[in-house]
Amino acid sequence: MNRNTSPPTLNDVAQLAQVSTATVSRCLNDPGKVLPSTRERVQEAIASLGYTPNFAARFMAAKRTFTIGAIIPTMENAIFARGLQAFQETLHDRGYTMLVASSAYDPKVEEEQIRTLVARGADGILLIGHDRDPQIVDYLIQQHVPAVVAWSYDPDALLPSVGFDNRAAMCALTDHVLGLGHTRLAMIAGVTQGNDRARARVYGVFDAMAAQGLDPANLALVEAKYDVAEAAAALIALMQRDPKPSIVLCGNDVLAAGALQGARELGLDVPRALSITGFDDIELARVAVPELTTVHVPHAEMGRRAAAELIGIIEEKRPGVSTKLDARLIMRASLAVPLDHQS
Amino acid sequence: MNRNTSPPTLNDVAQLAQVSTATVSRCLNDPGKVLPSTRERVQEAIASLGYTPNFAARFMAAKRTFTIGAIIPTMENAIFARGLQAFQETLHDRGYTMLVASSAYDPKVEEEQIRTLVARGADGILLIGHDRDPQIVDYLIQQHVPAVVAWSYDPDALLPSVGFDNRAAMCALTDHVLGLGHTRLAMIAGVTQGNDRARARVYGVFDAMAAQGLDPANLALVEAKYDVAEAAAALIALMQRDPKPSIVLCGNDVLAAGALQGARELGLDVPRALSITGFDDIELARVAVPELTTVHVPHAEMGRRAAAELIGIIEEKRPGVSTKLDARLIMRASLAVPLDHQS
DNA sequence: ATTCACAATGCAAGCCCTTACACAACACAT
DNA sequence: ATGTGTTGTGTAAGGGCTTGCATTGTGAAT
Repeated sequence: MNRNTSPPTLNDVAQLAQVSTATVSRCLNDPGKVLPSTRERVQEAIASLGYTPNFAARFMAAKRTFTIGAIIPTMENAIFARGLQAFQETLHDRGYTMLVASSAYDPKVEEEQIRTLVARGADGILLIGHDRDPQIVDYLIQQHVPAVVAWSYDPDALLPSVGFDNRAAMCALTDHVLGLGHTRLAMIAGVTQGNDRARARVYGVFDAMAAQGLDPANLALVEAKYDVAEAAAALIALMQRDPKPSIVLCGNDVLAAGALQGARELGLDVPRALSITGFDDIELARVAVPELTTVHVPHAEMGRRAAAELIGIIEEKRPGVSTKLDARLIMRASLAVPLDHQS
Repeated sequence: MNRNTSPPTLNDVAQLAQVSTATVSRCLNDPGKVLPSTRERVQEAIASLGYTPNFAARFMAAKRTFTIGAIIPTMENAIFARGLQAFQETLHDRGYTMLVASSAYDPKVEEEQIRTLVARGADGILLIGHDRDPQIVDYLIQQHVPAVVAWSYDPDALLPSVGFDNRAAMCALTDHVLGLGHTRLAMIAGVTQGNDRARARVYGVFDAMAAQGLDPANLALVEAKYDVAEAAAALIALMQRDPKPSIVLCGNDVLAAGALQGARELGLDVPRALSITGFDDIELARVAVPELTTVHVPHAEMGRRAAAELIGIIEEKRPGVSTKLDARLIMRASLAVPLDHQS
């Protein structure tokens, strides 16, 4: 049948359908402008040739790709999964394709990914968090590529964001913890370097302590990479301290799962002997034993809104607007009244 | 400074550096062919203009993108994460960029993603598993886009694969289970429709049973979507059956975590009253309580090898070769000798 | 009949690169 | 001095598509 070695082009279709390439193009991009009878003929030609438009050529001519890039810090765990899924679905419904890249929490890599995505003609980019070299933000602006930040809300940042207030949420959780009677607080935070969310969560704890008249300096604070084993080790280290913490607040659910594992190794009964809390409310939070008290993040909604916002900016050529979502406390079994307060 | 509204082009660079566009292009793609003095001048121009080559134009002219697409069934959990990470790292080291798309376990979506990736000029594609419409494989072949299958090994398939023998691995696990004295086996399998890995794992159980003279029809088999809650429900349903299973083999670790949750709801002591096993050995397997006995899959190596193979096919224009890796049993706490066998 | 508006289609320029080929300059061997 | 090979650079031809503008054909209004 098909003796050509190279894929069919618009031209081939045009010839087969006895129309000009312009008409074929219009059939593809704006079918309303073509007579139904013509359209039909063209579609047959397309089908019989198995024609697929060449993306690069399309991009060159139209300067649009209907592609949106998303750069997430990691694919290693589910934090971004659900949100990204929602992001992608919304994009898909609106006719866009999502391209994902992971930066492995490395700013250099992220920058490279941004440039790659821009060079590839991404119509817009989704970024996580606000912490990055201003120069790369300038680059984005100069290149007229809209970008939206998710997982972090900051109305004052250069880039519009769709997210929640990490600091306030963590403050609320801590406040609740303090209300339960805990006084010896510890925290396993995510790496705060280059991660505004991790940092905000630490400040949230400080805020709550300060508000209750406690000295934030008394928080037993350690950082751990995004890794179960490391968090387990961190917890064990934390329990050597004097005074022994009655609660360990974790920067996210993965760290909390690790902390739980550490507690198990020490033979500690959670939450009786030690309370542990997480953040994010990923599936893991309910798989953990005991189930994690955590902060629920509206992943799906965040993804959806971010997509809608990005498309809005692209299509209406308007400046972006930041949206603040709510995160709420989820009470589960890993948090309880401290031992010395039960008497 | 920069009053143009549109990004700088090769031409702009050429003019600034007082050379032809060909020379600039060569500076970018084959610097050795250009006099060092000229090269320097060009690089200055590039830097001062903030020039980024236009990807689409490049692709059109060179017909190469140094991009490789990966289509995975889901990003919702970590099964593919580690492998993908390794895949991407290897690609990166060799100068390629990875594009990821998720098919949500939907063949239609996968097909769409494949076409999108091809249209975008992916130099190669990574696919998961062999189960798909042969037509789309033909399409790939016809379009001369190399593809490699991972997570599943099948030397007879049209596409070369890098993976392990799901069936044999599950058979080995089951064989061990039977050796422990279990006789009342149940299985929560992943959805087998359109998923050769899930299917192979079921057959693996059958194989082991048959080899020991048991009738595979006695396996209490249910399928569950990739979801903790669903697996929990499945386990509860399974425990209503008569005879009550003494072990539930799960198609993967996520299902096993769900099964564990179900058992907890029933107040069953795992592994004393019921053994549960997983498959994949993702992080979750060690976070679960009790830790999961499972099959370790060489995720990272699989990713690395798949990348190397794909690049090999692309660059050496040779046919692909399938590689079989080993999966091995990991004994942890969730599997024990059955109660009625301990006396 | 003639004019006009508008719908459908065609023509061809342009998008930004890469690369085959041509050319010029030079070093070296003859 | 002539010829040969090498090296560095320039010229210009695509590559597949979109789209502004020109052209044709149609029905309605005059």
